[in-house]
Amino acid sequence: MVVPYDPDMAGKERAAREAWRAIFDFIVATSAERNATLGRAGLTPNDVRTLASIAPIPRSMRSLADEWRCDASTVTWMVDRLEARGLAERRPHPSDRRSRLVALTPAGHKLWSRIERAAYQPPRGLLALSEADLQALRGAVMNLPTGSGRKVLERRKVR
Amino acid sequence: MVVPYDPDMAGKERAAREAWRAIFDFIVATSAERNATLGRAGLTPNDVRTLASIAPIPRSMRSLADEWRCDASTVTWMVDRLEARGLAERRPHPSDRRSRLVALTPAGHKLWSRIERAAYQPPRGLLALSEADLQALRGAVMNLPTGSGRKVLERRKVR
DNA sequence: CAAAATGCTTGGAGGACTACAACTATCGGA
DNA sequence: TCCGATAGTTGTAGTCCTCCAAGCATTTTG
Repeated sequence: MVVPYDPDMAGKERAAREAWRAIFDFIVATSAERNATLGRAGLTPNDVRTLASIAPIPRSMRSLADEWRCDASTVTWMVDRLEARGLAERRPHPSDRRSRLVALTPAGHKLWSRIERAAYQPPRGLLALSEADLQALRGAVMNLPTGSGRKVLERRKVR
Repeated sequence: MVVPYDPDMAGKERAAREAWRAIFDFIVATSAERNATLGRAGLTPNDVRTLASIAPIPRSMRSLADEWRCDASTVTWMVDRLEARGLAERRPHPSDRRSRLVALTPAGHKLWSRIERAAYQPPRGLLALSEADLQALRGAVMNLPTGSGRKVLERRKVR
């Protein structure tokens, strides 16, 4: 099998790498501030993650534990926090009485919509790209497997 | 003052918003896996942040506390962790004997270069963009003020 | 030089996770 | 119907931060 030589490839990979790094650094650099803002609103990062997970549609505890790959008791703890603040509530599952559906309360929906607006605010400089570029960018990132070189550190002993 | 009507603007802002959301969601969705991988290597997210901060050049404890806006004793705690694992070390400050410079050890440099390679691996789909687009994207994100609507949640009481 | 400020560490306390084991209530299949 | 799996909770324990108060060494300031 012949690997075709593409003189553009090296430069392009480099460009992709640098662009991604810029994005990543931007997000990391602003995450502390973002978390601080949310913290001032009394929300931990985990609270926000939970809100995000149940905002589109009520979810069972089990499905949350699966998504986050954590123990079921951890989900109990996290949902308890939101419930104590009146942002989420447990509802009976329509067909399985063992299960509970976790849903946002009206207050939860209201808060989440505010958070979402704030969190997804793009950096203004993104408007420097053309609309076509932006759509291409979106398409490039969406629906992708992670591909984040997840094996690189794999063989490390935990000591 | 007249605000000029730009028929493209609405669509473009929308495109920027959606592209950014796709990127953000991608990073959030992969962050758990990233943290898990690092965790298997015995590193907490804070460990990684510390490594990143001192990798380019040794830093004083004070400058780290300022950057992270945390108590000085928190920095002591975080540097202690890395030092115990042989990844960082405290060195005397050349001109101020109160101060200490925190630097990576050779083992720390080695580990950091591996982490950096893994963490900054761009999603493969990014190669769908042209090199010019990628450079424009990088330029758009770099050197920007955060602009992340940080006032939206500001007036919330912490209770 | 004495006093105030600065850099850092230590001790103590508390919050936010996080998992494991044990237990209850249901569900589902043989 | 009986029994093994499943959903969720509670209790317990341990880690990772995080700050505050106090204290030491050194530097800077009046």
